[in-house]
Amino acid sequence: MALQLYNTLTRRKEPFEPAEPGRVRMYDCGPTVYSYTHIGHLRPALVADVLARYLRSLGFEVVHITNFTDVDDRIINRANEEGVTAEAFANRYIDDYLDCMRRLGITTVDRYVRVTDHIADIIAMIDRLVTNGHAYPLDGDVYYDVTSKEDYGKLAGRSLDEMLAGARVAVDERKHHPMDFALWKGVKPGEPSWPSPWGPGRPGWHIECSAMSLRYLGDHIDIHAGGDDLIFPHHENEIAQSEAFTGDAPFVRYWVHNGMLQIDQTKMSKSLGNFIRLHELLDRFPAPAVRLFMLTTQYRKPMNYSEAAIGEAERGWARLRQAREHLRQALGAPAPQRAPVAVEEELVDAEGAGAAATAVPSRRQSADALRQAVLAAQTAFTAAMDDDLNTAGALGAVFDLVRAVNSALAGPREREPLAEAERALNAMLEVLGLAAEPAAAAGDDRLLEGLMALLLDLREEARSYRDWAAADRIRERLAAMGVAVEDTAAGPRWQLTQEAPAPRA
RNA sequence: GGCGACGUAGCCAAGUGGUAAGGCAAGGCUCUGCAAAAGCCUUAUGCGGGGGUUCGAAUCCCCCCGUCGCCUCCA
Repeated sequence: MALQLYNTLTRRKEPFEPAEPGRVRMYDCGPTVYSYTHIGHLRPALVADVLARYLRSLGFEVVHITNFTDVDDRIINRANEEGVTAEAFANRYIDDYLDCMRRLGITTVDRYVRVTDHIADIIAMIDRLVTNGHAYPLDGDVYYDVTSKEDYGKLAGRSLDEMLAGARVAVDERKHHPMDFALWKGVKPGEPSWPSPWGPGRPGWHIECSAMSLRYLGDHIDIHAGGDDLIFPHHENEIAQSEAFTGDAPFVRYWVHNGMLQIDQTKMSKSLGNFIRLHELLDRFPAPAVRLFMLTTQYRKPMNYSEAAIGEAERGWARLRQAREHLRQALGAPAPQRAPVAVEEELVDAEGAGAAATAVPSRRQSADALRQAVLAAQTAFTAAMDDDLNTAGALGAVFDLVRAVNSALAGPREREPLAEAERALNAMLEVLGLAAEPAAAAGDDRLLEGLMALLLDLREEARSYRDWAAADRIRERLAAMGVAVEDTAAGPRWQLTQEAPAPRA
């Protein structure tokens, strides 16, 4: 079975097939940059990132565009309050956003585009909509005429009449239809503006995403993603104006919307003071743990943020990275081959002898079990991801594989199955964006490696004299410095307990 | 009020007709000088509540309860 995506437009899961075979064009709505990046911004960015990663792993070429809406009433008002330009104001939050994305390993975006760099595209688009009879100028503004096409409301699943019935805001009487929305807003005092055929002004909300996606991705895009709070009016309006512009539906083949993030069961909002800045979160938790947390819920479901939940994710991440690191060490070092194979084989055959818990599987059994687990995990992982990007289910497969790897690592080892398991595990983690090099893979730090080898040698010597006080002191001091030492049957091993510092570029 | 989504163990969360994945937490055991890590076992006759369809329902239908989102510009 191939990838299926839930399409908001049809309200069904549909087999995914891009318009052009092998090539996927996707656009996701980034933030309006009027404040610091918060964890609510992360979900759509992460969903798009994982989707792009998965598509690439399936062999698709993916062109992925994300936008910044950097001109908007909130931006203008706040910039004016601070006495800075809207541009400088927006830049501050764009930088914050990009830095968060970098830390989180959101790497699939080919190009971030901003509205103020595309005013000419926007004006050209509005101009044609006016010419086509889909929009009309009005006192320096330009409005889109929602009655100019029959299918307005198809994404939201509501007719114009139904929308009017639910209207909770006073209607601007000048407009042809109450639902008509602004494509262009005439300038008001204190606002940035650009010249246009309708006088100086700025783009309305909605038109920018259409203009920029048409510019970079053409008349038809395969996937358009965003939060489900954008379904109406933002995406509805994008469809209307884009299809009115090109005269060639569908503008978007698959509309992908993620559920909202809540904080402790309530809506995240400034007034409630439960706004969590992504930067602060990333200072307190490892970025992969944050990613893992977000991926434990299927993207369309609403999800709840809580300290407890992200703490659990942090421990889950520790399990993943340790398995990965132990696997790496096992494959990097010569496999311990102490016990003769024959002895191990005998242990298995001794069916009635001893408790089951102490029975050691043969090397052959262990290898077969691991191979089987790898295949099962790959199958389950793909099935889950194919089913509308079910990352929660996919993580179940990952953890199943981790358990199998840990078991294999504890018993007699055979190199090739372990290497297969490592490849499979890394491939899955790569799709989920959790494959960043573990901190302990500090192979490039020769001095650290050398010092640790020395310390562990000394400690082993102390242990051989049964000088536990000395051995424990070394271990405790290292622990305090962020180096965990563990004694295993194959000798001591160590790793850093904190994430590696960002590599110096 | 209208439209939509969601409600599965102590917590998080998969599972859309065939008898409840996975993670975290907790308890027991194994390994260990101790510890850590890991492995094994235990923890939902039960899937918000109530009806119904069916040989069989967390999954389908109806009603109810609860939570959340959206309901033009002004945001």
